[in-house]
Amino acid sequence: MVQLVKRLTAEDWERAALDAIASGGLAAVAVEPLARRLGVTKGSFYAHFRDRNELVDATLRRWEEIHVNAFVASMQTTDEPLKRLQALMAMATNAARRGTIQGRLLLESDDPRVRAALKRVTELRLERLEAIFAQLGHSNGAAAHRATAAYAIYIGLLQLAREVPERLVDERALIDELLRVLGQVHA
Amino acid sequence: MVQLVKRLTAEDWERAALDAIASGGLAAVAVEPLARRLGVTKGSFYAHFRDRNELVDATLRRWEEIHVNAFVASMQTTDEPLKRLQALMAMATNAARRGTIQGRLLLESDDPRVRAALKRVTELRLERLEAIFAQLGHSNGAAAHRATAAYAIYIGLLQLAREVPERLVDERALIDELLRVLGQVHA
DNA sequence: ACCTGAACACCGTTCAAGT
DNA sequence: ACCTGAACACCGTTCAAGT
Repeated sequence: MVQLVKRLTAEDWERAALDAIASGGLAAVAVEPLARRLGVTKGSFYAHFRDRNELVDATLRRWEEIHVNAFVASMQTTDEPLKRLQALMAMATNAARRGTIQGRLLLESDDPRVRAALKRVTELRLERLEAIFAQLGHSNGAAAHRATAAYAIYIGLLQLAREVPERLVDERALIDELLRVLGQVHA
Repeated sequence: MVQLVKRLTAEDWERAALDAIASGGLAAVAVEPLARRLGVTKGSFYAHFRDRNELVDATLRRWEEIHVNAFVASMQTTDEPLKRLQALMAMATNAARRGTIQGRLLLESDDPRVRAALKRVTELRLERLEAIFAQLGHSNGAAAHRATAAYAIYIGLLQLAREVPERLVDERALIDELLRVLGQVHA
């Protein structure tokens, strides 16, 4: 017989929470509204999670998995270091425009749970960037500096694309120039 | 006669709200907790403001005034362009560490009211930065790019100082190198 | 195991009534 | 003008009871 009364799983709640973050940030991960959206009463939520905090944790872990995988994949499309940097920078402004979960989470990073998830993602990216700059001929110390600089630019562009989008119309030229400057073997 | 029953003004509420933002972000601007802190009942709040939103607006306007003034003052301590850049970058990491209101607001910039206040502050800073790069001998277009780049780095460092503070132990060397690179007359 | 429905605490907002 | 105290709506959490 077909089961007309659909029963939910923890994963259903996490998926709904991810949607909520994308459109309304962490604050939108609210038990009662999610319950309404899922067609159940809020009481049933506590059959899956101890409290709202546990849902937030589980949802962030889910995002982290998805996100790290996507990043690694996009890096593997080319071996040329400069093209890899270009792809990374392009991701920044696109992410801001599309209003992705990552963009949201950056803005929620005063939350220790969010910061922990972002930190792991950031460290992975910094390692990759360092490798790229080493490939470009930089010494160890210089590669670390350039990697940090490049990632700071990435984060900053994400922010500026929201704040002053007009400034970034010339974005491609801006990024090209930055990469030329950062890519130079210097001392 | 001494007035033992202190009556509050709108400004008292705004000051308390600024303190709340510094320690707990926008979410901490909550009528009932503020009322408790001020020693009145929450009902009296509505004698000063129409609603919580109006308090947030007034508080952000107050911050903007204070903040723009501080920035302009710090820029006027020296005429040397490179030293001005250095001062700006040092502000970024210090701001993150001290947990200033600005650091908080950057993280709340998905709120349209916050974005409007930040946008005005950002535009003023970008203008100043452009002037500095022009002074360093860059053409108009290049100066605009470098200004945007420098400000992106500023914002990015603010974020990274929270996320991966260990990476910024070598901060002075990092900033110096960045400024050397960005300051170069190039093409 | 998952769900409902009622309960209570907390904060935003309103309002009648006090000074 | 500013304040109190009670009321109501909304969301987090608990719990007894249902399937």
